[in-house]
Amino acid sequence: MARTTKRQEEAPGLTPQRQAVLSEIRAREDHPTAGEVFAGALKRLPSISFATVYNSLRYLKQAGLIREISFGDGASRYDRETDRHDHAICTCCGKLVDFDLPQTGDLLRMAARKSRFKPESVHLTLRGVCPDCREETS
Amino acid sequence: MARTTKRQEEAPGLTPQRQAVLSEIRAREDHPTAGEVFAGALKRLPSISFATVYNSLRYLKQAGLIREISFGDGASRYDRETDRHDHAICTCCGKLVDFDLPQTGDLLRMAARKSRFKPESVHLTLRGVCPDCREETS
DNA sequence: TTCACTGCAAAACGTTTGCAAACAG
DNA sequence: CTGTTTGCAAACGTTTTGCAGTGAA
Repeated sequence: MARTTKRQEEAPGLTPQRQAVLSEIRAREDHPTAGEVFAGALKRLPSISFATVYNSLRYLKQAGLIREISFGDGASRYDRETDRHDHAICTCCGKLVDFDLPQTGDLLRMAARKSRFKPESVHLTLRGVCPDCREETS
Repeated sequence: MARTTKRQEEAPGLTPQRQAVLSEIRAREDHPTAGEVFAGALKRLPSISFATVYNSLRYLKQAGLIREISFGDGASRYDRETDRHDHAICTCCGKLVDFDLPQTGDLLRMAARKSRFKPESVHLTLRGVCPDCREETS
């Protein structure tokens, strides 16, 4: 296992493997699947295994360092942005981009009233055509 | 138009198997997984197979008769309600309920402006605690 | 006949788990 | 030492697919 001579852990349990997974996700602007994270993490830590990537993703997720999103296309995706935000999905090319809608407090309250749930969070998903695809088909 | 002797098909391609799947979904108030739909369809048509249920679900979905939803807990769920609506998920028991938020036209426009997508639809997901769970822990 | 659909089993995915070995404290 | 994490492979649950057989037009 890697030498931990220095103080390379910013949080308890943040092992080199988990670090590699986290770095990979933070280095990307997109929302990679677990497989893509694995491919990237391999370059950072050639000895890392697939199972460890999955374990790390689970750890990082529950530690609040990354976020998991799944929009029903098979594999889950991972998001470096952990603050509340919304997603837009291109129905043409599948691209997934972040955006943030203001006034979500109002939304939360309205949704809670309609559903009678005690609200915790709201998430909005927009389906549409991204600028790139719109340009192509214009 | 001539009276058809056996008018058992309301749409072209709506075979008994697909009918059974559709009936099962329409008979339920919840949002069953494919496995649950299969279990229910079996009672209606004991000879139906798992693969046919999946094929039927795909067919019905693209025919616009049902809707598929997936909120990242493993299996997809199927919704008899095809009109635009939103979902609330209980973080305690996993229950999934429908509700409809008004003024989604405004939301759509705002989300489109923020994301620069050509909008098609918006969907809102609320996470929180359902009335039943709230009562239990009160 | 032609064509679409079924049913079965097997494959294909994405993900998790059992376990022994390696490590950290 | 004890508890945690790794890596591997095998298992798992969900979904799709290949293909022969069936049934309707």
